[in-house]
Amino acid sequence: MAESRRAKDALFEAISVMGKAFASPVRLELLDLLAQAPRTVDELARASGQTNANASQHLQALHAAGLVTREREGTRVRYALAGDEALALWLALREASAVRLAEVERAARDYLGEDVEAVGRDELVERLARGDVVLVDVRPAEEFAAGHIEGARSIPLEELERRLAELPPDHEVVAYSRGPFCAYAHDAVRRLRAAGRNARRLEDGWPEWRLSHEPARHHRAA
Amino acid sequence: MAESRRAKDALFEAISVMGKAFASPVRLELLDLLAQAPRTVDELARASGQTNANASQHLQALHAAGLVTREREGTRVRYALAGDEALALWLALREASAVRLAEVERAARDYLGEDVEAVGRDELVERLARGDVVLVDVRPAEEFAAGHIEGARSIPLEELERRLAELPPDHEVVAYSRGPFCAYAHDAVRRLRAAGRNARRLEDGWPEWRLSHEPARHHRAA
DNA sequence: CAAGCTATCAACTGATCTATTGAATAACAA
DNA sequence: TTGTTATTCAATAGATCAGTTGATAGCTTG
Repeated sequence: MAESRRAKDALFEAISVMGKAFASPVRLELLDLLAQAPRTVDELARASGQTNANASQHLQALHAAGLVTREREGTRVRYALAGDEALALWLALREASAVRLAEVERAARDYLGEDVEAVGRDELVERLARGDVVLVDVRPAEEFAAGHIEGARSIPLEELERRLAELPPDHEVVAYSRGPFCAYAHDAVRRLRAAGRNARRLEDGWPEWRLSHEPARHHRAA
Repeated sequence: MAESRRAKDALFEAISVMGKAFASPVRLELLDLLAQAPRTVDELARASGQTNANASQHLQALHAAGLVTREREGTRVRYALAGDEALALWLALREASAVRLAEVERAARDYLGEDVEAVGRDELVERLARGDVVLVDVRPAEEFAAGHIEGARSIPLEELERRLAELPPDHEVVAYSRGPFCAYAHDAVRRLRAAGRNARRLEDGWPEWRLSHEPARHHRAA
């Protein structure tokens, strides 16, 4: 009986190793970045505003927790999410926290600014089939290269105004980015509307799309 | 830009409040117990081998993280999982850790003892429809009362040998319990086989079954 | 209201976690 | 080889967390 208690404790102890990985906001941001595309330590540190040493340490913690894989590429090291379980877990945590914690909702609104109208996945699929809309991926080009929704064209946010002419004026534009909490898509829609276009954002982003088995193309990062 | 960084930090900070809840083995065990049925602080403390004060503190942490609800019942307080998101999250963490962390797999084998043959959900549904098997819920009676697979009969593990006569000898017996890491079902199958019965365990338990929308009945705990 | 039980609070100790700093290592190129 | 860059290591100080203990508050019952 005491034996059984010890074995059970060991089991929960082992599971908590992965649980601890989700206890730091810095690690969550790293996971969120990796959900888009594999990246090197340096890129991750820059994108998350951390020192290289600190990012490296957190990445090692994520690695020990089995959530990321590590691959040497010459002088640099590229980290990537470890399988769909890791992605699913991060998305589930984000979703649950948005539903159950008012503070998350508030912080999200604060970060995203005024809400813009969204399109559901099903509606998008249907209208894409009809050739009714233009789908635009407004993430950085490398993330598009690492994987994107089939039929989307890549126009990174900072090139949006410059490349407006590429978008047929008689079609509605649907913009998507990293996920429901990514400011890029919101921003893109606001700017498209300011330019007189009819635009909405996809309700969530590339990782959610990929995970729900929608048709998608996979490339290696450039 | 600095403004945006601050807002983004606040967002990840808020999400990490929920993430921190998964960082302690004690809290994970409490979540696992609550996945079966709502319980009072005292029951949870006893079942997890913690002092009341410590269990109470961890439950408050889970409450602050939005993972459990709290309800006063006279002199006691009953905690319950907060919605399916909390359950889904715990199951996803357990699943991911079992897949990605060798140590979890090892600890699980150690706790469960020799592996016993399992039946998948689909096969069980099919054979239940044919009336081909007897489905037995070997969890404590209160957990059965709080919810169980439709068509199952409740025979708590410690009454198993005493009530063997209730099981038709010409049918295969399928036992299920709290989940894939619960020793009850394993133990039950081993004991049934020792008694000369043809028995297997369901590959996972009641919470997984309920979450995957299989037919189920819901009662309040006794 | 007094007794008895359940749950929570408050304070404290030891342990663990985080971010920073500066040094060390690994791969590569000249 | 030497220099260069990316990553990791080691040491540290401050912050946060975990579990214990003893006291307190809330509800129910006599």
